[in-house]
Amino acid sequence: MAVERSANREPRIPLTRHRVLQAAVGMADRGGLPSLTMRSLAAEVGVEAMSLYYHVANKDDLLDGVIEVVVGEINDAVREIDGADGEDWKQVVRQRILAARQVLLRHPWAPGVMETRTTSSPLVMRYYDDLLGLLRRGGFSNDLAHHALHVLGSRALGFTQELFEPDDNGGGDGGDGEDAAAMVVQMADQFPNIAGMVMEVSHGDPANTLGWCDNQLEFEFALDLILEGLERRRDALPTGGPGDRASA
Amino acid sequence: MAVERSANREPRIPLTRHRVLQAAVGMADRGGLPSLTMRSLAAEVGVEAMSLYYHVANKDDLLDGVIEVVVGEINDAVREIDGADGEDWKQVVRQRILAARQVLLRHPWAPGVMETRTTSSPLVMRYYDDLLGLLRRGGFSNDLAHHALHVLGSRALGFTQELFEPDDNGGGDGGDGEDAAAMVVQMADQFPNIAGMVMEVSHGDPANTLGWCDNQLEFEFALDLILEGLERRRDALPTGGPGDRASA
DNA sequence: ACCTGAACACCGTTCAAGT
DNA sequence: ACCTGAACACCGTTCAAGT
Repeated sequence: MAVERSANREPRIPLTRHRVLQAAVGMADRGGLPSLTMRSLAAEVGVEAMSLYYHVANKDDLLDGVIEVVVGEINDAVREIDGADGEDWKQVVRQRILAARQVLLRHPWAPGVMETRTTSSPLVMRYYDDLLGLLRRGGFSNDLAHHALHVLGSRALGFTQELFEPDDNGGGDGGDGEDAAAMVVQMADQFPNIAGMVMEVSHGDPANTLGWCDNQLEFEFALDLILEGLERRRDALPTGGPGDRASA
Repeated sequence: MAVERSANREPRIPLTRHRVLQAAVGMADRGGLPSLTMRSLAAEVGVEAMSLYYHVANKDDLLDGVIEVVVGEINDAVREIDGADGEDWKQVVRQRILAARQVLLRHPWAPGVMETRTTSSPLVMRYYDDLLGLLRRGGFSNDLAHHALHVLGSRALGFTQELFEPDDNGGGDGGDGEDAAAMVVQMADQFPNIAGMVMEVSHGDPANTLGWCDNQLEFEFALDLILEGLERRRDALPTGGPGDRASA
């Protein structure tokens, strides 16, 4: 019987652009963005590094494609929400953005590389066009909807930069396994407001909160605040803003 | 008379960490972040690449230091505003954030590297502690002020990710020097909401607006919306929120 | 104390060449 | 059409060595 050569790497499927991108997303998910190099990706799909250049123009193109995959997932996750029977624009937008966020929590490296992309892909355009449609049907003028996109910014796609990562504290010097409360007291003279806030928000036990916040709760707090502010502005202006067709 | 050796590179000053960081900031300002390599930075200060490692632990440490310089500039720019006689917290916070933004407009590469830093420096802590103090004196509870920091996010330091860079459009394929209006019409079927918005917001002449927005105006619109939303929440809660000391 | 030369392991990428 | 080997120009970084 004929032997399948190198049975562990299944060289049957002839490697397509789509498979390259899928593998790249998987690598970044598991090993982080720095682990995604042309050479390591090639090894992952069982090929030499230079073979990738047949399916991908260069690394920039690879990253574009990888973002395309992620935004595709977002669009898929978001599409179901659009068809709901609810009429309130605020609820629909809220649900969509929270759904997008769920996707990005599976690809925590994606926001960082999204921000480096210059070319806006058709899928991103699709996402924003749909969002814009929701705002328009919700009674927003084009002018205000345009502002809304800017206010939401990256939050529209489901992510925000975290304030502090649960990684390091900027306060003390020696505290490795020490008592967190002692550290807060120690930095109370340098940063009294922060120390006081941590002490109070963490209900007197800073060990639970220091360097860590409930990101989901904070994300929703911010999102609701912004949506409420947008609604107030929509209701303030009847239809069109001032200075609409003033200049040529 | 004794000859100063290699007069163009003034090797008099023996090169300090501070000078290295200053040179690094200057390089990034002029040539962008990719131009800032250990080798090119060394050449800039008139030294071999390996000499930098005497003043800087590694490139990560260099980037930390470079951010330290930028945040130092922000703190300097912001300090003047604190001492004003105005009492309105919203005005003071607004002025501070807009001043921080002015600094970052001179270092457009800085936000990108800030987001990659994990360790929060004392200067960033200083900035947030001062901001927190302003909120507290403005009548915010610690809990709400904590939320406020999250809502503001990176905007507190004066920057937001831009929605679209004036770089590329995701719509057409062939339009290089073509009429912008024709391009909008062309993509009207794929992205009708975007096309309609661009047409209207640009007052019928999309050539002026396509791929470009007034970032200063959008930044202030978002900032004002957020500050207004925060104020409404401050006025809604008397002092402390519900569920304050419930759990152990 | 401050700087250097040579070397290492790693990138992305080109190009002519294989099947 | 799809893949490869060898090579290039560039990284950050180490280490023993110079003054």
